Amino acid sequence: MIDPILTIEEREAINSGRWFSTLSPSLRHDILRCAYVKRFADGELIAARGDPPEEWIACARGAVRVSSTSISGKQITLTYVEPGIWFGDVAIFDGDRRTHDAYAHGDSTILCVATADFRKILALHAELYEAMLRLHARRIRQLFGLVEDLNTLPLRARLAKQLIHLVRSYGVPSLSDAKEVRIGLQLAQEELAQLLGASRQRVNQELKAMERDEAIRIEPGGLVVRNREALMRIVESDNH
Amino acid sequence: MIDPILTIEEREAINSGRWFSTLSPSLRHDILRCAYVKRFADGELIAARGDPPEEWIACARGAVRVSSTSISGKQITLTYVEPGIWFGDVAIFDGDRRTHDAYAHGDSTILCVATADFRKILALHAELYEAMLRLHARRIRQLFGLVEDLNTLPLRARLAKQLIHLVRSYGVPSLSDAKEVRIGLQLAQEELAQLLGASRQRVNQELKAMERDEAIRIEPGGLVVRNREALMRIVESDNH
DNA sequence: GTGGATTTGACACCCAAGTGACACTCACCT
DNA sequence: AGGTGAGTGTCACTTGGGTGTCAAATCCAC
Repeated sequence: MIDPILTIEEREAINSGRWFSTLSPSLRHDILRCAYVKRFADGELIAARGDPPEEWIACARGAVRVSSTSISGKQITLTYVEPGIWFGDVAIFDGDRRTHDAYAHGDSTILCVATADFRKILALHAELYEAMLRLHARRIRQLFGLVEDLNTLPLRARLAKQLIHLVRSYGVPSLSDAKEVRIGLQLAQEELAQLLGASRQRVNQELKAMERDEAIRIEPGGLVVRNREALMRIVESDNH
Repeated sequence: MIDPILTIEEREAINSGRWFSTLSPSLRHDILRCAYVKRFADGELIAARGDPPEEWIACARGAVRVSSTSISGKQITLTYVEPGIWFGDVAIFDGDRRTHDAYAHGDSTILCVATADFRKILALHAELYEAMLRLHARRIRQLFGLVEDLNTLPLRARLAKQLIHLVRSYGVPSLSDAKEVRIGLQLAQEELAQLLGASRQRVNQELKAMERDEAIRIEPGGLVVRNREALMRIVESDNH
């Protein structure tokens, strides 16, 4: 939380964000003008469920784990926020408390806009209204999909889907073989399990099965997807 | 789909909707001015997944079942839309296709606003932007909750929660006993099961158990909740 | 009414997934 | 070096929930 200035890479990540990059230059400028930087070490708490919503946040480096602990003490993770993605707006709009805890996953940098500033920008740019609605619509769509998957797909298929998603968001070309893609996000199997709402053992078993089928490779320091098509076939075949 | 005018009750349902009633009179007036009425018989298809989004819709009488069929052919229901509630906006905002099928559950009346008119109203009333964002935020929150429940709660608890929800939305005081509340929405156990993403048999088993515990009563023509607290205790106790 | 369709209640049986336990590997630390 | 602790790979065991089936109850239409 020291250096108040974004590095070149961080700035680049923000500017090339899938959503942010669709905004007009003047709007982007106004947002960045009010934004301030915070840096967190691995595992640090960024915001807690139940907090009043103080700010609108984007990930600039690292990743933010969005999770919650159910009454029974079981941790479940909703998603990992990648660089360039904004979040934390829901609580701002309905005025209620934060829905989830947010932790830094690996050393991370985030960009914040105070709620008051956010509202000011909103009043200035009708464009932002449209953009926020688009953002929400996409999120609702994703959540619909997630609910459907949870209800219909077996763990195997959901895991395959999640891996495909991780490759899209965090994939980096493998050093050893151009055909293969390494998942840049360092996830312990336990964390993967929480992301799927399943047990660590079960996830391990399915990963091993996928490794035997030569769809993926399990390496210390990350998963490598060897055959994306094979994963897609698992998703398809499992719902007949 | 004959009478283009809302009945008194239908108009009353729309005007007292939890969200709609928070809008300013002039905005409400402008919305209703562009809206047209459609009537459907039980089971008729109102809109299908994959359709381009033609209109923004409110339920005025009866109920709208929002569901989808997974590739495997399994039907799952996301929710039943009660009178006074608006839906179908997601596809309008992100310009993509409809996410779900919508069927009339019982003879139903809906109110529609064409997409073009909706956009016109939006341009006229900045207030509607705020209100839509609030609506979306609430929906996202609900979906978060649903995902969490799906991941952590056993069927018993989810069923109890759903019953509590149905009582809130459709509860009518029982004729026989003032303490008891009948669920006004006619749901076959099969439909209830689809709403929970479970099998009909399992739901029946849990309902019977709840009846033995004197939390509910199963009557031809609807469920009766005898003891709301008992249901809440089931929800609580099941996640220890 | 009678006869068929739908809904409900209750089985037995099977499979997916959670739990607990334990050994094995590293990396890291004094 | 040995010690510690996190992450991993695999068991055996239990349980929640799905599937198939069938009979009883209910609803309707003729």
